[in-house]
Amino acid sequence: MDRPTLISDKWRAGYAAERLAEFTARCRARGLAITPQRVAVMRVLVNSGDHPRAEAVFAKVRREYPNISLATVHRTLETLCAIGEARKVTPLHDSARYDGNTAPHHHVVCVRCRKIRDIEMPEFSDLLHGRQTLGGFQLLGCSVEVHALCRECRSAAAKEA
Amino acid sequence: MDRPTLISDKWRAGYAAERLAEFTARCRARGLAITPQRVAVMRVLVNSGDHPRAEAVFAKVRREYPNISLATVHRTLETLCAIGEARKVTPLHDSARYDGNTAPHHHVVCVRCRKIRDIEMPEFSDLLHGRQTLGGFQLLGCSVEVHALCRECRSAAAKEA
DNA sequence: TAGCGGATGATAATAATTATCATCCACGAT
DNA sequence: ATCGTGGATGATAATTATTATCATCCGCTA
Repeated sequence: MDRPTLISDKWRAGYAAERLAEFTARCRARGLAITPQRVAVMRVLVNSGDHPRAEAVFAKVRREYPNISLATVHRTLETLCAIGEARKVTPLHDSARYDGNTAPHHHVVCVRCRKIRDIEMPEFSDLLHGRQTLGGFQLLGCSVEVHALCRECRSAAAKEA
Repeated sequence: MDRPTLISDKWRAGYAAERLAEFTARCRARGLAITPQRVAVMRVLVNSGDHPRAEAVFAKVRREYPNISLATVHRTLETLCAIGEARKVTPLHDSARYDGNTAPHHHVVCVRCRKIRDIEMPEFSDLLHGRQTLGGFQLLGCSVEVHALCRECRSAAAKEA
């Protein structure tokens, strides 16, 4: 049914071990200091089967480094995203965005400037209508959000690099 | 190219007019008072081509009702969502969620409890790999977020109703 | 038209995140 | 191995988004 669509924990565990082994090397290559706090945050994140918020990472890292600051966890997570070692699941966490269009449709979101556009993409619906569930989730009333880069941000990002 | 995937503004305009005409009737049917503020928020939202945050709706409504409170706008938008006259584009706006898995994959999100699961769904990638852009958005590095209801929340929601 | 109950406006409270800044420590040079 | 420096951290304040509180107001039914 929907087993095969779930990414197995077994696979994640192996993946985590591999990622951690390379982490210090990657930091060094990017000129980032290897601090115990940074490594701890990375380890906790990469070992998480769920998709934790800063607070949750903080709680776990704290068990090993009782003096770590929540601000450091926030900073570190953002750093990890910036260097490509992690990513935010959603770029739209800052403030709620509302849509008056209740007809079924989907969205593309620019991960940089957070612009949103409605899209007509029957392919998604076709794809999903074929299934009742997805990883145990009931697909009734689902909507798809595609994360991408808008035209402006694409050129802007190119200039930065 | 990607024109056909965009929902046209022309269509939206017609849709907005239709929605507004039925709004008061729907409020009445649900036992909600028809206040000028409520109608104004609904009108601004449904006329918005973009996907505004509360602050943006507030700014527009304020031009007509200078005394309206930002809290009222927040409340009204949530009410509209609750009765199905609008929806939040993302259910994950409250706090940022991080993912240590940088391998390309997608997510299902429970719109009720905000649980997130990684999903392996090559169909999405196949669908998107065929296109370079989507509504002017560059699809490199995109990720898909499917909004749905998890098993627990589905039964919980069923009880409520 | 009266009056009840929901809706609103003003404001305080809460939650998440970011900014500030003094201290600290990882790391390359010595 | 030691030193000096710049980035990293911890403590804290500030900001931003949102929700709660509560007295007043007004849409709606009788």
